[in-house]
Amino acid sequence: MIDLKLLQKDFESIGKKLQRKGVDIAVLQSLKLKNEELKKAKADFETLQALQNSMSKEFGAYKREGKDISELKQRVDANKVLITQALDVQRVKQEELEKIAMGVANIPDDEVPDGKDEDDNVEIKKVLTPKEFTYAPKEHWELAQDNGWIDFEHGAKLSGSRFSVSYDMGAKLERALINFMLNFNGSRGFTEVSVPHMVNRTALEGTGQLPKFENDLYKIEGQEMYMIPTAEVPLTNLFQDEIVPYDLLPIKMTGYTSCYRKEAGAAGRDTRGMIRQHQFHKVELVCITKEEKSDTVFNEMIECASDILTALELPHRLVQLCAGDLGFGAAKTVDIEVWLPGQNQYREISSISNTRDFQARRAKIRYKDGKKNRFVNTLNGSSLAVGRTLVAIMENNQNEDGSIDIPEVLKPYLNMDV
RNA sequence: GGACAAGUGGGUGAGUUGGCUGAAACCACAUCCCUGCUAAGGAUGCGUACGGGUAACUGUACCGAGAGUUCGAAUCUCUCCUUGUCCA
Repeated sequence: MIDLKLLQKDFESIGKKLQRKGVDIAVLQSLKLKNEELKKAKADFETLQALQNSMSKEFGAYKREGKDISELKQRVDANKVLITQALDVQRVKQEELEKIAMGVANIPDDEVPDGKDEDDNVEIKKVLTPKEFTYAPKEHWELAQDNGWIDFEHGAKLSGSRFSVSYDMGAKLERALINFMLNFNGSRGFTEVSVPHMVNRTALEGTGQLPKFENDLYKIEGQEMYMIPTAEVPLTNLFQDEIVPYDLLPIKMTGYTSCYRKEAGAAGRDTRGMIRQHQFHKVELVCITKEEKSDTVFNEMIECASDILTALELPHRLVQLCAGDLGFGAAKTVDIEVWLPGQNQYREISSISNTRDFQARRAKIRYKDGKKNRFVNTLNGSSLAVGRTLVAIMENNQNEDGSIDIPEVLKPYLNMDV
């Protein structure tokens, strides 16, 4: 959530920054106004309540001394009516404010380039050179089906479009990749955590998926429970409403979960293959840190994800997202895009974001800095999306006869000779 | 699924004939003092959020969550959640 004090103080500059992300300045103005109204309403209520409290104290004293309380009771009753009204006003203002505030995106960092959409993103660097093919490389769905690894028809039969079934080496590779990634992350100091795949509403509000993106989530019928769209949600909310011990920071976690997304806004995109599925495996990184350390941690995460791709010998590039392409909660994001020769383009395989204190503010995650409690910075990123990694392996490691070479680093995980 | 019990500050844990308890005590922690020898003694401070004030300080709210009774609730009532024990 946006810092309302900051908004109050630096309205001009915050407004400018958020406009880069496409936030309407009128929304911010109404937010500021509501905030002022709420403060006034609170002050009114508290004054009345203070009076009530002191009269109640008197009441006790009167009774002890055996004095007559009828006159006092009249005053108290009269005041009570006013309090009820004031409380109602305050409650309404509070709700109105929250409704607006929860829908305002995070402020982008100054270093984030201007831009409207993904076309304005800036390439930072390329890692590894794509290999030249002497024939037209196939797309992954063809390779997957030819090798009997992945079956889209039976995925559709069981669950509909955007689902698939993996067999044999396809299934084993998924498992190998998950293990490899978790171990790799572990070697970089990330603690492995296994979390629930269903979470409550509060958790999703904490990380910013709700209330704005309800349509993207699978909800459990009749319950305030949702399937997680990413492990970021449970991993980050582990610390919701807690004051994290100073010595524990930075907390670096990695976890594997399936992710469940409706992909509501992506109708017609990537309808073939396993680039965009309703359910997919992902190994995630989440870090909780002090603000001063958050850029360092951010770079460690990027490096970690990139190094996994390098270890798998997959060409990729790092891309800095422009302001307009940033996610709702992100102050800064670097995407990692892997080369897909079948598609002849780089495609996102990881997205690493620093949300600064945006999520921490919503989820109330703090640490004690001397006497003061301060909000932590939270960061998240994939390392990596497993399905897309498998796609990249298939497309990059394909041979002319349609066979696919297994990356050396995965062989131990598949009981293969190295 | 049924029965009973419990849910308090960083931790342990008082407080349940409603007011003097935002909360004893102990531990942990911080600062200071004493002393000097492997371990110990003393003092003070020490929950969170929001608001007012340059500040000292001060107002409001919070004792699992929500609602109710009352002038006033951690303490009474109801609902829910969680945990523990026992039964099926």
